Amino acid sequence: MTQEAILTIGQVAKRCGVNSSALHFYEAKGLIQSSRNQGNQRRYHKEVLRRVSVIKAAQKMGISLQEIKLAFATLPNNRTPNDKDWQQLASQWRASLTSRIRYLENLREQLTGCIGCGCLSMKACPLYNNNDELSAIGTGAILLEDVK
Amino acid sequence: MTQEAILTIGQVAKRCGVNSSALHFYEAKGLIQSSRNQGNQRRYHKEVLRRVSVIKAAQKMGISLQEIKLAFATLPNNRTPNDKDWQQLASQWRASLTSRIRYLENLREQLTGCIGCGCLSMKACPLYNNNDELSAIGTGAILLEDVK
DNA sequence: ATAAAACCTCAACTTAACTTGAGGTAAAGG
DNA sequence: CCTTTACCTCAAGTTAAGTTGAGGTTTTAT
Repeated sequence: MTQEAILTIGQVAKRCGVNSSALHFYEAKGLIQSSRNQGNQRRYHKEVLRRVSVIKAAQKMGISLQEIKLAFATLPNNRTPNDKDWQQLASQWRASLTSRIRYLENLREQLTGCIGCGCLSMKACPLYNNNDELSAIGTGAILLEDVK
Repeated sequence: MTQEAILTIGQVAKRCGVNSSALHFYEAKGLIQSSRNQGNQRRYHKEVLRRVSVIKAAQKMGISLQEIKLAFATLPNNRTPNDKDWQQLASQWRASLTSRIRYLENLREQLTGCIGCGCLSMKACPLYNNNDELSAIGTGAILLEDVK
């Protein structure tokens, strides 16, 4: 009885503030699902509204669609996810958000102490040689020697 | 006398931890400069090492090449930038970093209070309806009504 | 019964930030 | 001198996250 898929793509798009093309795209990527009516048009269960909204919220946090897809994969597929299911996603993302924030705070601190003081030394500036704790953004080791 | 351009592209690449192709790219984008030797090979002044390092540091902060280019444009072009010049860049970026951090902290807070509590309401969740204060990441207004 | 609005598919285009490759020249080492 | 290794240019490919457009069908409204 929770199985009625009633929304058209236009309705979902409007209510979520995205284009229909984005919904096609999300579906192609396996992030959302739809069924079809007689005339081959997509029909969505209202659950998709929450999914799309969560996608948008996650993107604001800097989470990629790939990661969102992985997170969605942890949701139950035999039933519509409930509040508790979504809470679990949320707590994962809160943690990732926290480490992202910590990473940036770190950078800022170094920027303050390092470029800020004018050192910007090619030799030992932690901003350059820093081994990232957030691998997703990291670029790897660098070798800088003192110049001239 | 500060005008000797002595480094080869390979040397710069190795010392900065980037590929030669990236240096070509930065040059094409107008972020760095080079002169040429007899045989048309690039030769770099050592100042480029600082520039490339600053590019990398800025990128870690989430600053785009376009923005970096704009920032570099504020550096003096009649002389090699000095510590004070770089400090000014640093303080701009520190500010932008701070607002980026604040934005994420805000999101986290809402995530904690909102998805975290399991509400995730299509109706009033600030995470969805939020007007971003950081336009660069924003996606605009959304209209969500209560479903069902 | 139409005309207009909404959909459909599939391919190609967009931006960012580079990388890869092809075809050819220059510099360095033995 | 000759062979690597390093460079050069220019075009095309890569990933992310979609958008745009062409050509054609369905729905909806009049």
